[in-house]
Amino acid sequence: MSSMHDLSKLRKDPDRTRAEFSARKVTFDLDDLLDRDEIRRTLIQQVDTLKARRNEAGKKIGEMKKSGEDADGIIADMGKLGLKIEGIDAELKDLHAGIQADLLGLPNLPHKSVPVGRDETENIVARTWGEPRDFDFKVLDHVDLGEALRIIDPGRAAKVSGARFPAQFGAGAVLERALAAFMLDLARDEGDYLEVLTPFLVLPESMEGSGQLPKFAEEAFFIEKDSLYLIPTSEVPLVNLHRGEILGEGDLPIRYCAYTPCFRREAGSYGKDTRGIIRVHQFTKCELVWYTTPETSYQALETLVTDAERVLQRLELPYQVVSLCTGDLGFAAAKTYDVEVWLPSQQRYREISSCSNCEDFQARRAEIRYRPHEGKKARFVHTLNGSGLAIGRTIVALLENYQEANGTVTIPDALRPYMDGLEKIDPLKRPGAQ
RNA sequence: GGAGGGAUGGCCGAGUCUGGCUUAAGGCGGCGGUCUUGAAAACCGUUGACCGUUUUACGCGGUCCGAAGGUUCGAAUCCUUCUCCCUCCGCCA
Repeated sequence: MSSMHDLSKLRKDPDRTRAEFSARKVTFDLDDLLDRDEIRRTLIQQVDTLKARRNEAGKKIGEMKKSGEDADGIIADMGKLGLKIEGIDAELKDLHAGIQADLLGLPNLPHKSVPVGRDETENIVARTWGEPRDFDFKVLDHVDLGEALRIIDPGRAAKVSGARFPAQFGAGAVLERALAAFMLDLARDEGDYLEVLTPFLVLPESMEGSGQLPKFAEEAFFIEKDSLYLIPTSEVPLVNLHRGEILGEGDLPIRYCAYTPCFRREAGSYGKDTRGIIRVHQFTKCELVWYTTPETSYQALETLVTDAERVLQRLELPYQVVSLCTGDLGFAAAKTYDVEVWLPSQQRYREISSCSNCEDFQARRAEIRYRPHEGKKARFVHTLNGSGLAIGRTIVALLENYQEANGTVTIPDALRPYMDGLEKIDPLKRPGAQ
């Protein structure tokens, strides 16, 4: 059984381990953990010795029985030995389960290149692209625009499903599928990603493998009757596709893209982004996932961000790329770049993609390894994921950045082939829209 | 949902009735070698994962036959529960 973290590494340099976890704002008793590991290893030595003796005796008993000798004495001895082994094994099992449970709750450690900081205010802007447009009229936000055009209808969505759900009509709905096709084509043609249709409901072990469980159970929708989770991101199925496998080095890198719905409870975000479709329980996303060797994963991360940026460049939407600081890093990530798109109504950049290198963190949990060409011992792969992009937020950005003084919205050139050549969105006539 | 069959190493597959001779046969694939101008074929050899050995080792020991329990001195093999897959029937986009 492999550990979530490499315990031998943690124990080799406890001071450094402590420092790295505290940079991530995690406090836990490392000494206690290492103590229990120490006891565990001592017990393993003891019980293995006893088992060796048992195996030896087992062979002897077989031979004695075959030759008709009386083996009752040795059998009685082995009975006692068996009980002892059973006892130590039980103790070991508890110890191991406890250690694993603790390890499962610990986040990944940050890469050396990650800026040290407490929270999102200390993230570093890596680069910006494009110029926010100058408007000579008062800009509307995506909700006012969408409602005036009658393509977005939060009220009716709430009637059907409660707060924080989307309902889009006409061009508002077409935009969704146009963007999905546009992003998937781009990923395939210019990023060499293989498109995957994944399950949208997953087993608990899949959620654990990619790091959503056990810590973030509150964030996910769970179907109790069948013990299945609704995916909060397609990263979950894409990473678990190869759970428990040993891949060939020749298979790497594996690049997958998938367009899926994502479901999030948004527990604890009451009062945040309550307007419109920026933060909803259900949204869709084109997700990009890589499996790489450890040697190439940071180069892959740069490529992955570039793949996400390309979508915004083609749509001609201004954005910036920020490197998250240690305090803002997600649970599974060793390093993350967020891509943030300009929203005129808020006069600031908002997250539209998050690209992370999880190194071997998910691979350890999901036991995904590969066999290197040189030296044949299997090693853990590195996994990376990034949105390319979140589609709801792309729609928000398009509406706001491409709005005109008369309330219509221009469709960017790159998207027109996916919308039957539509050049601009005019107000939609539909029943009940007055 | 009903009835039946199955799950063994990277893959195929024997072993399960009759527990110890399994250190899981055999084949395929992979790797190394012989032969060859080179390759193929043939032949020879080799071939997993994990844990421990707080000196990372070609050594030694342990664990692993879908999962979890149980019986036993001893379980791939016997018992119980569960999961998944296959076939047929029913239902269904």
